Amino acid sequence: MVAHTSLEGRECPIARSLQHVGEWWNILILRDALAGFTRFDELQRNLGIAPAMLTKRLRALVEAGLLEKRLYSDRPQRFEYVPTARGEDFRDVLVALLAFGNRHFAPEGPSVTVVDTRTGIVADPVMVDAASGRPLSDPAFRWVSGPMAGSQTRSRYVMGPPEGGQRW
Amino acid sequence: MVAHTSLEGRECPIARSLQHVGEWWNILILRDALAGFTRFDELQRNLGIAPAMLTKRLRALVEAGLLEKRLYSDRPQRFEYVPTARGEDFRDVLVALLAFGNRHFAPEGPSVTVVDTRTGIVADPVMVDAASGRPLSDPAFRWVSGPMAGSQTRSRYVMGPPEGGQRW
DNA sequence: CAGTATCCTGTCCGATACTG
DNA sequence: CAGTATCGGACAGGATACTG
Repeated sequence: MVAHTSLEGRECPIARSLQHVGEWWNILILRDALAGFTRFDELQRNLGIAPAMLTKRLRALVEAGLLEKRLYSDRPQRFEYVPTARGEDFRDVLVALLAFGNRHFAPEGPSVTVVDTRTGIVADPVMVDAASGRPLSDPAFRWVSGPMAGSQTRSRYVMGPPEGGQRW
Repeated sequence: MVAHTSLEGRECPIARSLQHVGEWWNILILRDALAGFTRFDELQRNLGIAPAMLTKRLRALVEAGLLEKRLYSDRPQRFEYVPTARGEDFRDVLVALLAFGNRHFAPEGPSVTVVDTRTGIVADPVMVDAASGRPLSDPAFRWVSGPMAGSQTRSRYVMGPPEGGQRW
């Protein structure tokens, strides 16, 4: 949520994302949900989160369309919170955070890794351009802003604020 | 920082990352710093952040080793905050958030994109395994935890809490 | 089991004013 | 220009008790 803060009204897609997952509990909840923990008590125990807080965060994630509240038992009424397609799509962000944490904040070595279950080989996560396969860390890649930055002409490098001081 | 919260003491690399970049201001500051805005007033104007808050966040980012406070003028004393190698390495997370935001929270279309400056072509960011080039969204890839998850044997899928209820 | 209700503390964060 | 000092409000988040 973080709707009360100055995150609101920004155009930058990063800021837009942060409006929904800018609170760290939400990220940890999504991590668990994507790992298969979808029930209230699983999440609560696994995360060590206070129930009231969990309720609140789950509601926000459902509202944001990242989780779906689904009935899995009629009597008694029981719900589970499963990732939507949008929630699934958040996986890349999680993996990026995972790789970053492993590289820089894991003195005793990686505690969680991404593994190919067929080969058993540990993956080495990198962001690339899907079309060319080239890593986006290549300095040739830049962030470009402007109206409909999707067009291939008339784009402007983000080496200065978009509109003369305007916020992204 | 977020050091006072229950983020502390977790082993999960995602949680570890969040300890340092879990606050959304930090992420936006890194975004700007990586885009070339390294001076206090650039950041302040560009972000619309209160000066005291900016000071605090910059200090945290420097302490976390993501930014380096560097003297660029002697008289008067002036500092700039440039991304360290570790800060550079955060780029993938930013790009993941950017792509996610563009895909799901940009009703009017992408406002910022990653572009190959040589070809002018807009990149399509995906997380892949560097070795094989395969997208990590492939269901064959799973998150694995355990002591030194880097080893290729004796790993356990994270389909249950690591140590019987223990937090990640 | 899956929450709701309530209280309390810390601090995020904005606003404003001031300094070399 | 690059910050520091201070104030106040809003809420994140923990703890605990209670309900069907």
